[in-house]
Amino acid sequence: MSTDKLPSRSEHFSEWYNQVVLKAELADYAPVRGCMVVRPYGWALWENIQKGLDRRFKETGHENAAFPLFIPMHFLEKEKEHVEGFSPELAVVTVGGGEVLEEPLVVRPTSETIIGYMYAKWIKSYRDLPILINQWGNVVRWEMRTKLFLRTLEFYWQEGHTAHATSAEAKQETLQMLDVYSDFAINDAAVPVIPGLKSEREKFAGAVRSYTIEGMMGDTRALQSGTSHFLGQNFAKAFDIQFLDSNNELQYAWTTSWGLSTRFIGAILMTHGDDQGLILPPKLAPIQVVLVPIFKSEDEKTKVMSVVEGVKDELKDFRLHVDDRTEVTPGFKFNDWEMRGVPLRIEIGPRDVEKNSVAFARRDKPGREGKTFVSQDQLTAQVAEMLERIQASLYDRALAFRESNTHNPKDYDELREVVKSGWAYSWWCGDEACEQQVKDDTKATTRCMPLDQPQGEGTCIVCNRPAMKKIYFARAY
RNA sequence: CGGGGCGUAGCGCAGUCCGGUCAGCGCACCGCGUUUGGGACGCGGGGGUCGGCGGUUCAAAUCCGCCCGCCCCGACCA
Repeated sequence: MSTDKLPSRSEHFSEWYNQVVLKAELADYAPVRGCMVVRPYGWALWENIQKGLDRRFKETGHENAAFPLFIPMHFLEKEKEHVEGFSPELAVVTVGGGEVLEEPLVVRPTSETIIGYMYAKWIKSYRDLPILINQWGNVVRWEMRTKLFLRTLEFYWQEGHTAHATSAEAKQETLQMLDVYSDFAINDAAVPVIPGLKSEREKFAGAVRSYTIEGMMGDTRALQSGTSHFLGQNFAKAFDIQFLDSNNELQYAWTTSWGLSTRFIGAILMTHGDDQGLILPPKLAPIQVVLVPIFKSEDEKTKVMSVVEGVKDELKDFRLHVDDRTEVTPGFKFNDWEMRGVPLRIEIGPRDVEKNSVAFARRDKPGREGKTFVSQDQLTAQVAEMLERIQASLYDRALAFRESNTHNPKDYDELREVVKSGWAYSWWCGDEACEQQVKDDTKATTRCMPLDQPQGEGTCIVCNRPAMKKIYFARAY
C-alpha cells in the first residue's frame, strides 16, 4: 500500500515497472542478489497462468511429473552446445553434508539432460513413444544483470520434454506447443505475440530449431515470452535414448522441449498498464472485481453493507474482493486498486441504495470515461459482459500499439533509425554477419522469422543479397 | 569483470566538503477524535547509534584505511 504516485510510464518505463511490481505487492527483493520473493498477489497471478497453460497441456495429451533439482555435472557436458551455452551461468554445489562431493552437482538451469537420462532408461521400444511430460518447477541461472520477473537468478517455469519416434512427429509437437503458447498469450493474457523461428545465433543451446513467441512491451522493446525447441536427435545421441522400431531396427528418438516462465508476468505488466499502475487481463487477474462500499453514518453503513452482501453473493462466480477497510477513504481505495490492476471496480454508496444501482469503473478507461451506473438487476451478466469487453479492448489496444510501432524500413539507414523506438520487419539473407552488423550498429537483435511469412522473396536489408525470409529486428529484454 | 552512483528508522531522504545540542525530515506504523462518491485532517506516540571492522582525535554519521553489500550503464540471457 502506498500513497505515492508512480513514475510516468512513458518517460521512465523501467522505473515505472520496478515500482509497480513492488507497490502492487507482486514481488519483493530477496536478501540474495538477483533473487526475488513472489508475494501472494504475484503468485496468485502465476497460479492463474499455470491453470491456463496446464489445461492446454493436458488437452494435448501431456502429463506432469517432477525431476530432481540437482544434476550431476558431467550430464551437462554430454551435449557440446548445451554445455557451452549454459556453463557460464551455472550454480554448482561442491559440498554436501560437510563433505566435498566426489562430483559437483549443478542446480538445474533447465532439465533436458537429466530428463534425457531418464528417458534413455524408460524408452526401449517404439511402443514406449511418444513420451509427453511437463514439469512445473524452478531453475537457476547465474545472470549478471537481473530485473524482477524478467531475469532473476532463480525463476519458476514449466518445462515440457517430449520424445518421439519420428522427426516429423517431434516437429509437429514443437509447433503444436508454440501454438498453445500463442493461444494462451492472446486469449488469456491479451498479449499479442508473434510466433516465429529464432535465428541460429539466437536459438537455444543444443536445439536444432528454436521457436518463440515475441511480444512488444510498452516501451517497444521485445520480450521473448515463451519458447519451443525441436532438439532433433542431439540429446537422444548424448544420452542414448534409443528404441527398436517396428522393423526391429535401433533408432535414436527425436526430442523437444518448451518452456514458459514467470517472466511472462513481466510480459503482462509491460504490455498493459498505464501511469496509474497495472491493468491485468480479466481472465488472469487474481481479483477480477473489487467492491468498494461507500458510507458516512452508521445508518448508511447498514443499508449499504446489506446491498454489498447481496451483490457479493450474486457475484460469487467471479474472483471478487470486498474492500471493507475503514481506515482509508474511498478515494484512496480507488487509486490503490487501480495501481494493482483490478479490471473492474464496483462502487456501492447511499445513492445506489436509493436508486437500485451500482457504479462500474472499468480499469482500462481512466476517470469519468470508464465509469457508468448500472442497475443492480442481472449483475452477473453485466459483470461478465464488462469483463469480456475489457479483455478484448486490452488485446486490441496492445495489438494496435505493436502495429503502429512496427516498421518496414526501405533501406538500412531507415532500419537503424526505426529500431531506436520500434521494430523493423525486413528481408534477411540468413547470414549471421548481417545480424551481427545490426546488433553492433543499433543494439537490436533478430527476434524471429514469423511463421506467417509473405509470399515471394526480397533483398536483405543489410547486404542487399537475395533473401527468402522476413525477420523482426528489435531491441530486446 | 570495465564505467558510474550509493549504504543514516520499515521505505524515501537531509546532515558528511567546514569533526562538537545532528541524530533529523516526509511517508508508513500505534492511540484518540473528526472524516469518508477520486489518494482526509488534528492532536499525541513508538522506532535508528548512522553497512562492518580498524585507525586519527578530548570528541567521528562527518576525517583516513580495509572489507561487505546494493543500484544503474556495457558483454550474456526464459
